[in-house]
Amino acid sequence: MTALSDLTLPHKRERRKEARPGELLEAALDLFVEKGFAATRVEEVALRAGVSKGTLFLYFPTKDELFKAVVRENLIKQQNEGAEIIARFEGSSGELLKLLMLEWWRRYGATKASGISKLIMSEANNFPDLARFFQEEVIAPGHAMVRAVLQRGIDRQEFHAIDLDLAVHSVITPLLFLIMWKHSMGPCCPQTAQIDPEAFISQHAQLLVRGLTLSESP
Amino acid sequence: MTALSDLTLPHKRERRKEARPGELLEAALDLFVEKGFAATRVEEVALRAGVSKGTLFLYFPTKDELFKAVVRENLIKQQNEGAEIIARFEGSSGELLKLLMLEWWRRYGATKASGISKLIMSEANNFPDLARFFQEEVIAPGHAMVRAVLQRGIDRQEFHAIDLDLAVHSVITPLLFLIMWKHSMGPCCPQTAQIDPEAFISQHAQLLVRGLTLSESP
DNA sequence: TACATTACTAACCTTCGAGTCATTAACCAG
DNA sequence: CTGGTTAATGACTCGAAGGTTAGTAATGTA
Repeated sequence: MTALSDLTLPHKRERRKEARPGELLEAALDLFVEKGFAATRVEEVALRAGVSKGTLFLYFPTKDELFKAVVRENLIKQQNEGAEIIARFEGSSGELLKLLMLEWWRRYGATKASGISKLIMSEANNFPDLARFFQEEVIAPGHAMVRAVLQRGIDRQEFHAIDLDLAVHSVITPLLFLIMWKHSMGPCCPQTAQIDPEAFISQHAQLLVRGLTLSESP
Repeated sequence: MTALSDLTLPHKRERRKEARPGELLEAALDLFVEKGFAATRVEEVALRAGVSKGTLFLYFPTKDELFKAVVRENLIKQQNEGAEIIARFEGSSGELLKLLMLEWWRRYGATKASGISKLIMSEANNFPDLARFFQEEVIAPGHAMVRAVLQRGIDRQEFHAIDLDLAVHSVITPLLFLIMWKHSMGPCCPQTAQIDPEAFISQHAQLLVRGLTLSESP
């Protein structure tokens, strides 16, 4: 009961070892998406999760590792769902491609988590370690998935035997642009007309598939 | 001749009031493009320009004002050239649009200065003052220019009377994506195939103009 | 109630960067 | 050569943020 102890009144010190990591990851996702990696303060993350900064470092050794955990939690899990869709699908490769692109938007692009991709594009140059991590654990597998779908189309004699790497970019870049737009210019310039993402993706996929498909009866 | 004075050997203290601002702006452009706004240290800018940090603050009151000066020096000047092209041009609006897009790439997109646009897209959320400045002094006039060209096409009965705001975005977004790509994923992921910007712009402009043009003989 | 364990905290350390200012030296006028 | 003006410097302050740690309190066990 010293004079000092009077200064630390709200001592709601709870012990919830199981729940902490998840709560910290959620707070970190929010703030990373909102402010970027460099501009997010680990103490803010901790406070939003309802703990002190010291507690955060109890669960994640560095800010970098916190970020990597956020990526693993939100992106890599979701990629596996994509792989399952591909494995189960039975229809034409064109339909599969369109389905994948739209599902990708609904499950990822339209969610908060897509801010991570914007963040990486924005800060790749300043955090080469994180960029390499993202390249290896997210981009490369993602490319491989799209590539596999295209290869499927070629193997089944639905698609032209085009250059796969170029085609992968034709699929991916408009999706990435939508994300970039949504997370940078969107919030900043409300007066500019907003794009309807699903309509745009649908039309773009249509164009792509038509360009890829072997002409049966021209 | 104290012992201390030995530590400060290269005392080439030159007085060049006229040349400093330009040299500082050039150094600032380099570093802002290379590392982003937040990650660039004003002292680095000063050293690259061959002066001390104190000298930089002699010419630019804050880091923000330094950035604004860089934008004025490199973007706004160049926009005026675009306005002159429009004023002088005598051919069809479709040709004018394609010319503008290609010239925009050659004079801006392909240069170092285009990194400023990437920087703004990346850091807009963290520096609302700079984002608003950029919106008002660069984006709005740019949109107006494109809009004017499209309006010219409509007035001369070359183009459909489409929604101008949407069409402006159809013109601008691929160009912005090229810049984003060049300054973020480009340097980071050398293994991915590089896009040929001029070929891409040329083809995209072709598609756009065909979509815009009133059909004479279908 | 007494004690051991440990999740948690708050104060602390260190580094770094924007902006300031007293001092210094280059240049010019007479 | 001399003295006044001012461009330029670099050491300084102030605050912010990543990471550390000694100590505290919540919990389980007996």
